[in-house]
Amino acid sequence: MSSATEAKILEAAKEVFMEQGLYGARMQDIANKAGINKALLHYYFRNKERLFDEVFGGALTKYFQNMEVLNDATLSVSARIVLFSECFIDFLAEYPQMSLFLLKEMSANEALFREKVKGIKSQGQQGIIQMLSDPDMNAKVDPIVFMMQLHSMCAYPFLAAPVFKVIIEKSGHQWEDPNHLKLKSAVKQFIIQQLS
Amino acid sequence: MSSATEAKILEAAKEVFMEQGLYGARMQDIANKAGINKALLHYYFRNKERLFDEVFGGALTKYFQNMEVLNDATLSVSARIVLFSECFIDFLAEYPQMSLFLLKEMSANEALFREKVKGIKSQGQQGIIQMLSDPDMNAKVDPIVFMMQLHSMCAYPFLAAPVFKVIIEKSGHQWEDPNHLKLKSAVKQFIIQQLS
DNA sequence: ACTTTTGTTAACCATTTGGTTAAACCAAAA
DNA sequence: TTTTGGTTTAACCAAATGGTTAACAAAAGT
Repeated sequence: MSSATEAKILEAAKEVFMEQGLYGARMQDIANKAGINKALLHYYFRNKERLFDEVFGGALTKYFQNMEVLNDATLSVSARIVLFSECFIDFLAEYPQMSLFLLKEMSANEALFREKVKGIKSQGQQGIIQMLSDPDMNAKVDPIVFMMQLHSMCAYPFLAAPVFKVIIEKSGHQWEDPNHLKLKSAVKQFIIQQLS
Repeated sequence: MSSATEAKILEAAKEVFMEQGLYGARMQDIANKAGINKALLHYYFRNKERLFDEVFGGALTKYFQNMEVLNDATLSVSARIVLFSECFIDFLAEYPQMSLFLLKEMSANEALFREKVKGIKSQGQQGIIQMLSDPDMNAKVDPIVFMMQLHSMCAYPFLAAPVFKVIIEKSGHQWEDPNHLKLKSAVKQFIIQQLS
């Protein structure tokens, strides 16, 4: 079923959409990057919006799949949260523009966003707050503040990458593009520090 | 000098650019919203990019001006950083949509963004990294990681407010809308914790 | 062997879009 | 009253862009 061409298109589309957004992306650019004719795009994916959905629809599914690790009852609470942060970072690294795109949509139409969230049975995110609110945990941190800080530390570096790139370069240091490992260990350290 | 028409154009342009971004915005839409002919846009502002600059040129400058408090040599390093975080949060609280918009535009067109940043002589931001890189500080944290985490904790809660709202409400807690104070104290605690 | 289906392309088409031109409008100066 | 200078518009234009068509090639059935 899934031809090599289709895969090439999806990969190219992902790159171009990420770089340029839905409006900025040009079908011709996607075709060029995939090394095929523009008409072939429309052969595989009827139009631009469908292609966009195909690319980012898969991303959304992945997004919520990553949250599932929070439900692994065989691990300790902090271990679960560390695992979640790592999955979250991995996802964001693959789709850096995704969260920015989602945030824009949410801000523009909060009601619609709430509607869509209802259709997804994800117990992951609120799980952090609930787990830390459990009296047995005897957590010293404010669960809500902690959850917000955790999300922030994972997500914002990808959103603000252009800003950070400039700031870091201006300070004479080198911007390490795939510094996910560094970020992961820093977040992990933060989690341990806050929850112990 | 500043005619009523020009003001109408700037107001309309601001709205349309905010909603649609640089690429998504259409000159015709801006003209319609301003209640004028499209050609008049080009009479007042030669082209799309100039109009865009006129509207948002100041925003970026403001964004980086917040960093100036870091240069107050009469305070300790950590005190300066705390002060910066408070200024930054105040700024973001005042223009939440603006920062989301700016980040989106920066990601969509990084080259253009870098071009604009060149025109801003800001010595603040790299200050954090440089101050913490100073051997005398003997800082235990990685300066770059710390700086990124600090920015993240300040900015992301405003960008992701709709998400957090849903998550928090779903967990049965109450979303406190103007929780800048809570955020400020949490960030301050983080700074002290990391730098001591 | 030949017929059908699937994959691929070049050439086109219709519309949109940023931008231009030349003429009209209009208030104030001469 | 006429001139003048800034302001505004309708009509255009060239380029770009999303999408279509018809022809063709390559497998896949039969």
